Amino acid sequence: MTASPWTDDRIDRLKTLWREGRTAEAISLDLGSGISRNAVLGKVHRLGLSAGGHGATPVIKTPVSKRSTRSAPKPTAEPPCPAPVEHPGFDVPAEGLTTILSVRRLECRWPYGEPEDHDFRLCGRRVERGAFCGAHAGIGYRPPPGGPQALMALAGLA
DNA sequence: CCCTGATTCGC
DNA sequence: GCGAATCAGG
Repeated sequence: MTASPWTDDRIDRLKTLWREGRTAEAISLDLGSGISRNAVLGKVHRLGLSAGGHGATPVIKTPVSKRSTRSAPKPTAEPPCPAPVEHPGFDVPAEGLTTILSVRRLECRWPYGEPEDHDFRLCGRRVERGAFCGAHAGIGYRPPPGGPQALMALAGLA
């Protein structure tokens, strides 16, 4: 008997689903036979799928480079969020994005490019607030100038 | 506090 | 090699 639940079929399924961007829990539920979320994660890491490919949570370790004692980083520090448009081929990751049709729950719907464009993609990162990831929610849910009263006026509740 | 993946630890 | 526990990030 194969003491190891990871048969070739399971591993193949694991690779496919993980590559598809499914969460570890989703994969564990899909396999469903004594395979828990941690088991999936452990196997994934052992296979080396988590490294080299894409990850929902890319743990980028900052090598804590020691800057000079005197340094003025950036007074006008823009948020590390890619602009929705205006920068073609600059900050738009060619991979890792999802489409309007393949976007699933908990995936950021921040638009890249124009909706009418065939190259239209969505952020695809795990949503943090509402329909966007934490970074994009900060932009998308920014209250317009004028305060809540302006919104009420727009809603016809004024 | 919830979720996620990544890593560590014991078997 | 296996999974649970634990860690860390968002």
